[in-house]
Amino acid sequence: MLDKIDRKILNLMQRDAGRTNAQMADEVGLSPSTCLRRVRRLQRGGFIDRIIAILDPARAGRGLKAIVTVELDRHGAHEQRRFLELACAQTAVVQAYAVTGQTDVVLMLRLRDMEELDQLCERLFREGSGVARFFTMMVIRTAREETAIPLEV
Amino acid sequence: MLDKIDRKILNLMQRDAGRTNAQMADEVGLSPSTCLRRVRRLQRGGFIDRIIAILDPARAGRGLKAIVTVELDRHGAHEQRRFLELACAQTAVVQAYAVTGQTDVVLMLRLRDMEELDQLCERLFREGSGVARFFTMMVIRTAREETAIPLEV
DNA sequence: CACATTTATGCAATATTATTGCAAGACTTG
DNA sequence: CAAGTCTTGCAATAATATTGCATAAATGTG
Repeated sequence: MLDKIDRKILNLMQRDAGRTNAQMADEVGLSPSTCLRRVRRLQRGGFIDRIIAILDPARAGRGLKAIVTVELDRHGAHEQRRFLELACAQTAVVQAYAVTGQTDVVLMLRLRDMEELDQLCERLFREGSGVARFFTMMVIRTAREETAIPLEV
Repeated sequence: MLDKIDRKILNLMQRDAGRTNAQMADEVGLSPSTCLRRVRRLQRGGFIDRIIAILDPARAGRGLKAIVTVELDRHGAHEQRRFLELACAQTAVVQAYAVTGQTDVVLMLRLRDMEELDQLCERLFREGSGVARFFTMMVIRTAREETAIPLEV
């Protein structure tokens, strides 16, 4: 379905979709019109989901990151769904996953400061929230943070 | 530094940077030229880091996600750095964090299949890699996965 | 509060960039 | 090998981004 040039285009756009079509065409060795037609095809085909801007977290006032693992009291589907909904409703929660293993849910948080973490924990983990235990890991260093999906060229 | 309209622009662009400047101008209630000047200012000022394409993971052949927590044998800075470098060199590792808590490192993986996970574990966690324990959590359901940084309007 | 200075705004003109029709070439399939 | 399908590049056209400029708003200063 995808040939080598398609994957090249996707890889370029995953890292920088800000350049002009002419530049891209040049980099993948096609004429601008052909290159653009491929990009449109990749969009219509659903390979490219959307084009977005990535902000600088620190400048946006949310330089703090935390990862939280959550174990629920009972491990039913209903209980889990209820908790995930509550979690997703929190501004600071940017990723929320139901997972296998000892833990039921993993959350990734983007926080303004520790106070916000405190308030968030109040809301998510207070008595009666169905949470048995949770472990908060503050991110000390981000060694890698890619949105790009690895594509073999 | 940022006024209400700037934040509106950033919020729009975090979700969809594919629309035309004229459309955006309309949505934030500015003329196209003024709107564009703001966008350029936000880029030059470093608030907007870059514009990228988000691919459909399943279509890109990496529909499997996993989260791995890693405890190292010794908790020195050197040991940690060495392990993070090794981890970041792996194609499937899209996020890698040094964190506080029981765990030293958290990895987010994007996998083609379980076999790739198997091979990855071989490389990262074999004898002598300095890893004491690791816990692999397969993602069952993604309730939320935002690249957007929460900005109060 | 009045004034000067800076900054942001919209319009219109201009420059760039994206898009499409078309003919030629490449590839597939029977 | 021939008919059909798809892809390509070029050139024309359409759409979009960018800039000069005059005006308006905001901000600072005495």
